[in-house]
Amino acid sequence: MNKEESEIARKRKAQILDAAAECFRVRGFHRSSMARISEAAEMSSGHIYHYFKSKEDIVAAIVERDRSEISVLQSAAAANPGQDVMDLFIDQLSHAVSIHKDLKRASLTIEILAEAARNPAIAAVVHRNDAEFHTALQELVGDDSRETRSRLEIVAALLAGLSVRALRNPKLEEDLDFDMLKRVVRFIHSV
Amino acid sequence: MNKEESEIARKRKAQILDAAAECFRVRGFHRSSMARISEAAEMSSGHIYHYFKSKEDIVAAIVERDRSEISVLQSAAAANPGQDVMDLFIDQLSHAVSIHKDLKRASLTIEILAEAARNPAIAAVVHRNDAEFHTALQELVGDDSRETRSRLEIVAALLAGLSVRALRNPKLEEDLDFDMLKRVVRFIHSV
Amino acid sequence: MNKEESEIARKRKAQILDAAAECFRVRGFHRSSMARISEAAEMSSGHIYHYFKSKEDIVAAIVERDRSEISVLQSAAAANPGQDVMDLFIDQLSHAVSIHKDLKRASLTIEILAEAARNPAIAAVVHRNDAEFHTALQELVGDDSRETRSRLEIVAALLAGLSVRALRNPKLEEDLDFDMLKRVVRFIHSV
Amino acid sequence: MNKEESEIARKRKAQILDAAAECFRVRGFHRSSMARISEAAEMSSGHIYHYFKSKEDIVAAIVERDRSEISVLQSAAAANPGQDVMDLFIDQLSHAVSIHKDLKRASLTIEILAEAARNPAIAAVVHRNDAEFHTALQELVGDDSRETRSRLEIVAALLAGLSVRALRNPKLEEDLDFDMLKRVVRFIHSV
DNA sequence: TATGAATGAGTCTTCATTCAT
DNA sequence: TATGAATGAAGACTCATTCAT
Repeated sequence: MNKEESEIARKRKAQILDAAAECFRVRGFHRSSMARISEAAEMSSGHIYHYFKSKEDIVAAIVERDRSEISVLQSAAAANPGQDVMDLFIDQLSHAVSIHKDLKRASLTIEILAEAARNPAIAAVVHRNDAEFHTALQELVGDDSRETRSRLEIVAALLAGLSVRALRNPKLEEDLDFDMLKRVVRFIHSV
Repeated sequence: MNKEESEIARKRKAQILDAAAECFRVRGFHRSSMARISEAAEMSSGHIYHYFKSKEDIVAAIVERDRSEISVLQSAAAANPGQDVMDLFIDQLSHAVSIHKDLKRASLTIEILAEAARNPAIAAVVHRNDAEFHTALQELVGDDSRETRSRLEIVAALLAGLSVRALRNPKLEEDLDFDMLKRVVRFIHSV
Repeated sequence: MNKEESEIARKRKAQILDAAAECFRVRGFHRSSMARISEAAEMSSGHIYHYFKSKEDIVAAIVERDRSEISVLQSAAAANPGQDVMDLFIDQLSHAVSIHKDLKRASLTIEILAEAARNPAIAAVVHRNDAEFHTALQELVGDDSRETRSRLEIVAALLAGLSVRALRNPKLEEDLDFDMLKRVVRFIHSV
Repeated sequence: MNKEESEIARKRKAQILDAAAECFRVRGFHRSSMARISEAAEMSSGHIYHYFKSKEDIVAAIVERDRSEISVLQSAAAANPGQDVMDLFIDQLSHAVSIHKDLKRASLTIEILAEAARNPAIAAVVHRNDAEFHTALQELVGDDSRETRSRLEIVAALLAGLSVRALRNPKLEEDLDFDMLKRVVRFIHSV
């Protein structure tokens, strides 16, 4: 029975987080009222408080859930043992780039970042997520030298920067030459 | 007389914008109440509405004012006629990088971007600023080929991405190798 | 269960409308703050917004509710089939007159009218109420000739005018001869 | 010099009262800000306070100025000595009726009445105006019997009621038969 | 006489959160 | 587990009024 409740609980939590994430994406945290979130989650606002103790808690949970996807790279690495991880990454670059350029994703990412910039609790989750991501990457690469860390930072900046550019320049798509970008990433790998 | 009034108005507006920008930097738009802003501006909240018709108007004015600084590059180009602008830029890269890594600046930038993602009025100002910046750059470079535009986008993404990385990774400073970054920018120039 | 909720809602709405009407009567719309209304309604101001989406909405609801009472006449007509409705009306004239002379009622009526003169939403409700009232009257009278409509208008003007006179002349009571008024109404009936 | 100032003062006061009356007509007292009135009066808001000590003072002055027009009747009586004043009045009834049906005039009248209903200072002016008007009428009629007073009250109610009807029934024009109204007034005279 | 900068109390409204059921 | 009634603090904004110039 305990388990059944847990099932429902997990389902309800996901329901809430999905609804809240969508609200936050569209309107931002501060313009997304609990009333609206509860409506989107098809659940009374009061009931949301059975699963999350505050609105901030929901934000934190969404940030927690919203880790960068590293699993694709991990399975690619498992399928191609011995091959350079960076090469595998470059093979999938097109995918990563299109994800980062996506305005919907960028909106939520930037919103989370803006919140992290003022809210220590959220900042903590963001920092932890980032640290875990980098740890996983370094394990994959099998190297933790300053050089490797710097390379990863530069590539990460480049990708994150695409989200910023997408929001700032509506014509990014036609201005950006993907092949040039690929050559740059390859250069970062070899530098 | 008309001019003197204008002087006062200009002074008061600047007073308000400075105070508001500082508030927004520290707390973000939505947590900065007009009461707090008016306190910071040393002016009654009612009086602020003589100069700005709404809080959103203040945000827009700050975004408007917060254009990227291209003048440094412009004067450098004027002082070194004939020299490649990208080389001049690379000479000043250290400055640009430290600006973008600065957490205070990054916070306001991201806050503005988050607002632009939901608020069409703010988005319009952001887009216009970006377009003007790029126009100025292209005039400086004297070239508007797809290649040049793409190069500018990639460099812009890299720099903007540093702000994101600074917010996500508190240890960015020690992880990032500035010389490597410089080599990458140089490569982008030559690619 | 749905019905019970409706019961509460209806009760609360009535509570709000009663309190608001009393406030409006005493102080007028613009001097009756939501804070005061909520106090009179023994309910938090925030809660009022669960039932009415704005202050104007409350005003509209009060106007809606404040239709002229025609039911007395209707039941009298039902009880005296075949008798001339105007005669029945004249029998009850004393009642109608004292209602219209009542300063409290007159105050709210005039307040509503003043609001209707500026506010199209309120004007619409007022016009609709009046149209419905006249339709009901005409059905009762069983006649919709120009003559009948004119007679009704003149009687209506006379009664409404008593409210105005009551507000303008504090001594109306002693100046007005009710029997003379009755003869006038009878004349209007026969003219 | 004192006299010249007085001239200017009188002119400025009229300027203010005209502007304010128009504002009040269109928007009502409470929605007409001093800023708007000063704009309409082509004068700074601060300067208005040289002539009126408060907004309420302006309202009172407008009410004061807005007495019913009895002069037409007075000059008609002077030109036709010996003739029954009520007959003269009936000759001019069409004029009086169209004035009272006029929506613009009705709006301001009702607004003033609504204000008088809450505001003792305004009520006092309204009552005084009405008393003076009736005194003048009685002098004209040369009779102050209860009967005459009652007749005057009933006619006054009828006319005032037309303003109310005009606001309530947009089709008053086509519903009301002026000749019937005239017969009624004549009856009131003879009753 | 004339301006309009400046104030700050007061307004309507929103919203996260609690709690009885 | 689930509802939604209820609260009240906080927010943006307005406005009559004052005052230095």
